[in-house]
Amino acid sequence: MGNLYRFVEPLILLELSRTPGASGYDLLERLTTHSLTGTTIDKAAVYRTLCLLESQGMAEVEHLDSVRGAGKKAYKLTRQGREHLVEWGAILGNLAKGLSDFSHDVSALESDSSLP
Amino acid sequence: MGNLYRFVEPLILLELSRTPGASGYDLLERLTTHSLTGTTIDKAAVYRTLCLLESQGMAEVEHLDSVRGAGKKAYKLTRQGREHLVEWGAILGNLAKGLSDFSHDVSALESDSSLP
DNA sequence: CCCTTCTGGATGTATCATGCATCCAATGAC
DNA sequence: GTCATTGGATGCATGATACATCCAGAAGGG
Repeated sequence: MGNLYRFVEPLILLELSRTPGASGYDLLERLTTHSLTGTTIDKAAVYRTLCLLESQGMAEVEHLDSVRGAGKKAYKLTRQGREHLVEWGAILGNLAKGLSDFSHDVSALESDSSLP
Repeated sequence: MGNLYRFVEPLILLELSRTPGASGYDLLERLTTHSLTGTTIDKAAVYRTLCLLESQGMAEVEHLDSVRGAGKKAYKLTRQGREHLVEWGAILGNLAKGLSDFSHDVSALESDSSLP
């Protein structure tokens, strides 16, 4: 049951929308607490998602000569990225409704007779 | 965005809990409308999930000599299966809450300034 | 009897998202 | 020079799914 979809893309889009100019590293820190599924989000997933978003025109990158470490990248959402986030908002809103119903249905069964 | 988790296992557990003795074919019919993600559920996913549930002791099978067609199978949840369904109920209830918050956060951004 | 269609069910293979481990580059501390 | 730290990327395996295909038995038409 630990195999749920982790919603990495929508979470990143939201975080980028809130803090434009964030790097992968920055996002990683913020998303530890943010995960929808109660688990943490993998380093690799974050970096790969950022690359993907860029290649799809959802995000733009700027190379920063950081004080420390290698070439840090600052990401910003494009208009397309913001639109995509809004789509995600709608989709996940619907999913939330469905899951909530599901959960209530299960609870109803429990309080019935059937369960231990 | 069509790549969400489809929640096949929990949906099947719930349906089996409601209609004990259902077959894969029966479930397929019911789950077309039931899907949480708005898409339909694949034949293959249903049959494979049923096999899995059986192999894990979540469901028991009885072979039926159906009037028509090949060996139909009637599935029933075991106690363990019912317990597993309850776990899913809790997990998906939490996820629903998180997704709902996410969706509201996105709506809040929209009504702000940032969006088109 | 042969052919088609329908009820069920199962399998093959590709893809996507992820987990875990590992690796690379630059930099400042020592 | 050596080493830990900041950032980032890659290799490989796995789980869940989509899509197509296949198999077996039963009815029905011809």
